[in-house]
Amino acid sequence: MPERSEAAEGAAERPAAGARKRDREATRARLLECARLRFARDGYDGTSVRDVAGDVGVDPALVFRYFGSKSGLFTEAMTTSHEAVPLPDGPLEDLPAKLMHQLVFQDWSEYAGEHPLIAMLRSASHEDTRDRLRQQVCDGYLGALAELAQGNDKALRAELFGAFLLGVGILRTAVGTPHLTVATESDLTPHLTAIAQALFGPTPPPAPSA
Amino acid sequence: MPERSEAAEGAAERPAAGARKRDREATRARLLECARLRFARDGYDGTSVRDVAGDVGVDPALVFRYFGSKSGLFTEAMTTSHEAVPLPDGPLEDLPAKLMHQLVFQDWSEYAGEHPLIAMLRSASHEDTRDRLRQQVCDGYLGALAELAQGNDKALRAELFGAFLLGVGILRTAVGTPHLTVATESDLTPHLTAIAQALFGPTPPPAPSA
DNA sequence: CCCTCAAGTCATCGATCGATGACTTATCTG
DNA sequence: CAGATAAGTCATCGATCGATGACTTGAGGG
Repeated sequence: MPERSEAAEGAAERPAAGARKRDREATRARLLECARLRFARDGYDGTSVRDVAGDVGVDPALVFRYFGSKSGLFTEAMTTSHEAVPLPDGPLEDLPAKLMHQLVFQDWSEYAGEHPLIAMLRSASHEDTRDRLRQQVCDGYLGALAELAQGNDKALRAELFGAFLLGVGILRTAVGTPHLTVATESDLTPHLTAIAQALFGPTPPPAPSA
Repeated sequence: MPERSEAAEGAAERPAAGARKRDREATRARLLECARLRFARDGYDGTSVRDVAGDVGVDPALVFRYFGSKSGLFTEAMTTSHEAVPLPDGPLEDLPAKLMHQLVFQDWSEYAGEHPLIAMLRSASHEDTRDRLRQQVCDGYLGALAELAQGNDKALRAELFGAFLLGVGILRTAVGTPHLTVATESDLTPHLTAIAQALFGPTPPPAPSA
């Protein structure tokens, strides 16, 4: 049983055929790219420095020269990536559908086919990952979602909707539930709309204190 | 940074003060109990056989004598446990609330404070875990939830509700979202009811084909 | 052309992990 | 009490991992 797959090549392992042979920045970038894929697919514990270096075709010691430690490689691979995952813009009421689209149908092939935040859950054993996850989820997504709601518990309702999106992603990828895995976007959209309506819509559930 | 905590004692490490000193079945049971806690809290990769044996106060070699391998210990620790997690019974319409109660408020101290299915996600790197998770989720929970719905996509809607519950559990424990973590059951119940109504209720969302 | 400096490599260390087999000791029975 | 059987221990192996420091090689400038 191959606990650690070896077939992660095919992306960033060749020197672009016209560039310099020994290019520090290019090698760094290739290491980060392969590390991103490995960490997303196999998690922090399941990825070894030798794996990443092997993908790039470089000596493992070079990773420590460039990033100090495995943890440094992980941190940099995670930070340099998420600047490229902006929140969807446009009308506020389209946010749920756009978030679902981003979660499910965007091309996350650089992250083993999953949204970076979901892929990061595979590395939850790493100390900094939970903090980074919580900060990114709260500051980024939940803040925008809370603007959809009104009332005193709008933040809680935003978190509940985030929980729904997160659960969909996990059931599709980590668990592999049958119907959700093969569902298309148009299969999910009406139910998503209904849930968004139930949480943020004009007919909130009877609050127990009003 | 203690990647591996050592303070997991306090539960099953003493021989009950009146029983036999060398009791195979009792030692086996204590090993399984401590293994359950370790695997739930630290995941499969983050738990070593030496850890579990140390919790019980026994030599690591004994684990292999009893369970053959670390994977065998994991499998048995997971199977012997879930027979004790029955589906809630009673009227069908109370199922969502009861599932939420089981997920959030039941005492799962033997599983690091989380529902076993959520704790098992920490060991998703182990090969058999995903299969066992999918099977247990589908055969157990989703089947019962699907009876709540009507229409051709009732199974999909059941999975969506399961995704919601799963996401709530993960946000509460693994991510640690602020409002959801401190929410009480009565805080969550109205929103849960609203979502269950949106997915299973008498006013289904406008199906795109009818 | 060759010298230099940086990019990249090699050899290796120390720790940890799963696993094995020979050994020791406690408990039960006659 | 003595012997047998099973519960538990000890010593150790081979593999892997993160990490370090000395070494080699390639590219660019004088």
